[in-house]
Amino acid sequence: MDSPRRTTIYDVAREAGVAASTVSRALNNPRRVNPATRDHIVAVAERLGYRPDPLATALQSGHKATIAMLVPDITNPHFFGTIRGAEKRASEAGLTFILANTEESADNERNRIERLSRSVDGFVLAASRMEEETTRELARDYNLVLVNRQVRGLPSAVVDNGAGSRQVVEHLASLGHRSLVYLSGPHRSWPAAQRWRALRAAAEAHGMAARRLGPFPPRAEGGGVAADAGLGAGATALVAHNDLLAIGMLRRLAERGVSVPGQVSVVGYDDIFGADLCVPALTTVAGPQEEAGRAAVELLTRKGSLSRSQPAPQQVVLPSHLVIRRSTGPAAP
Amino acid sequence: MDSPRRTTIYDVAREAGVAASTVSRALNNPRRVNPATRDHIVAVAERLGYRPDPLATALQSGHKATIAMLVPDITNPHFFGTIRGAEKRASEAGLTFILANTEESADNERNRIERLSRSVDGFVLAASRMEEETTRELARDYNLVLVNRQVRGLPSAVVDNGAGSRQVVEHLASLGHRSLVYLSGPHRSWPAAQRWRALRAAAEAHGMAARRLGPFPPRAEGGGVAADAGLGAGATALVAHNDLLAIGMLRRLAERGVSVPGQVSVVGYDDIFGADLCVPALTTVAGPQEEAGRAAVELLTRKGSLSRSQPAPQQVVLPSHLVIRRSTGPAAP
DNA sequence: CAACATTTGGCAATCGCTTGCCATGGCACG
DNA sequence: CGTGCCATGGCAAGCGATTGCCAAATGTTG
Repeated sequence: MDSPRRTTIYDVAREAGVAASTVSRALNNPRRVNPATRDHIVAVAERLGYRPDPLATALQSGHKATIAMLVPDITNPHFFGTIRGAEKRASEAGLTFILANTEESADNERNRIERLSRSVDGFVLAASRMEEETTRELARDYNLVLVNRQVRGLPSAVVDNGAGSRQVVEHLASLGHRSLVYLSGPHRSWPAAQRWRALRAAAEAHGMAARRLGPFPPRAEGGGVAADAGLGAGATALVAHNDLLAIGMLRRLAERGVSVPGQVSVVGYDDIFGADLCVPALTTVAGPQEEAGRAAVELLTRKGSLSRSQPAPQQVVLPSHLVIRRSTGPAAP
Repeated sequence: MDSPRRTTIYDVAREAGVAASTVSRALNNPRRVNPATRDHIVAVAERLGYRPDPLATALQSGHKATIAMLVPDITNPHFFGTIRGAEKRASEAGLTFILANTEESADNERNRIERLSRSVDGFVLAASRMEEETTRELARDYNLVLVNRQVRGLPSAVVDNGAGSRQVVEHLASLGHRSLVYLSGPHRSWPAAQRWRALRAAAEAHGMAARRLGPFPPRAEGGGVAADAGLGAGATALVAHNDLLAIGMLRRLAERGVSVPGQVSVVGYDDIFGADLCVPALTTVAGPQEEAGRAAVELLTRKGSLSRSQPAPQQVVLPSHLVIRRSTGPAAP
């Protein structure tokens, strides 16, 4: 900053009557220096209010004590939990936390990574939009951990929508629904694929018909078209790619005078803030997003320290579950 | 990161047949070097994929190209807009954006500032919880810009809830309300004070009675007590410190079978995501939060460059306005 | 008490870049 | 043709830490 001048390791050294190197050791590698001198140095450092300069440290040692998280859209409430979890864990680990918005663009993502690479120890990529191949390639040069996306060979923390999706189907089946429509998210969305896979499999197992429509923009604005499309498909149950889309659909359905859940049931994913506020309150698949954020940072830090001894990257999978609210009900006859 | 070795300014220098200093100048201070050499150097740098190391640059020049934003509670949707605005502007200005959660604690805030001070050019403090005096003190050593808080002598960007608050009163008065209760936010909250001041003044001007209750935790969980307290005070209009609190109150009122807006009207502040989803949709004071975030970063960057010539710190004030939805209606007789 | 091992602390190089100062060369001018 | 000025580029000194290597001091052992 612009303050007069911060106290450096040299100030401490002079004041303590030792060499700078000794100060450095006393602080970082305490057993390398005599307890008496160490205590003295620590005391002096304390008194002078010495704080190591992270930049200088990083420049020399390569250890930046900083990580960056890249998010496709900070605005999307879906990411809040993950961001929060990651920030928290980072802060606990004494890491500086950089947040960057990539605006849903793989190019942006890549650029940000390259731009930031010198400043951080690693990246948490939330719902990355990049191609698998590109990701893998970048992972050779940089420390990457994925959240809510899996790529073979790369560490990741994901919420498994499989369990939740199966519960969706069971729930719907038990209410007498014979068919469902999945209103899909972005074409290249990993969770979208995962969700559809699970839904279809479960539906088949329950003798239910399942169709996929879309892709739709995973925002409330996409709900209009999605609702109309879903209605057109003639299903009694509409499963939206995420809550935002579901909420948009709810609006559209209300506009069209279609009763939910009387005529049609609606399900979302993510259990975002607001999912229980809308009318009717949304039945949705919830997952421990915050936990996923934490886990990702955890993986990142762990990775750094054991890089040699641990060739197999970790893949953390966290379970999801269905939260039943008012937007689902018995199938219309 | 851990890649083999990045190309440095020396690599470029050697390859281009000039001194490192010339490369540096060619890139940062183009007019200081002959156009021909410059072009050549730039070309070589390009070819070698040279990227300056931000850490080394910062260490030497003191220019970190990084700012940090401190937020009391990342989880609170109220801040999303501000965060987004700030991040966006920072990114546009080529600044790295650090986000830190201070968990509603002034001590945390202070510590974070001190911890990060060496790594950043300045701080954006959103809804700071620190005492005026402490803040001013810190501002002597560090570059600070406040958001949604004003402290004399410090630059800030705030959403003026005055206009919105007056509109609230006018709106309620026109619906026949003769009294209102303000369910206050945290004791030391600057917006809380500001809101109450404006409400009271406007109420007086309209011959309306106004009382303040609280403080209440500015979260949905606080809504229960707040609603009960408000009801107990016997007012026909409840103005909550923010939407979260208002939503919590709505829930409690529904629980108690109190009709909104039939028996009592409810107003919030911030127009957060979800305010239009709840039942009844919330009448609330909206402000350009994203704009405030942008403005704050703007002030921060501007400040740096003109530090000498501009002694008077800027205070940006952005207007708010009332958004009328369903939670307000004619006063019960 | 000599010979050797172990601590302990200092010197100096280094990380990658910026920048003050100086040396050089070309040019215009008197 | 001599002088002075300006444009241009290089040298080298930092910025604030870490760390390999070495020297001195201390302790251990036969």
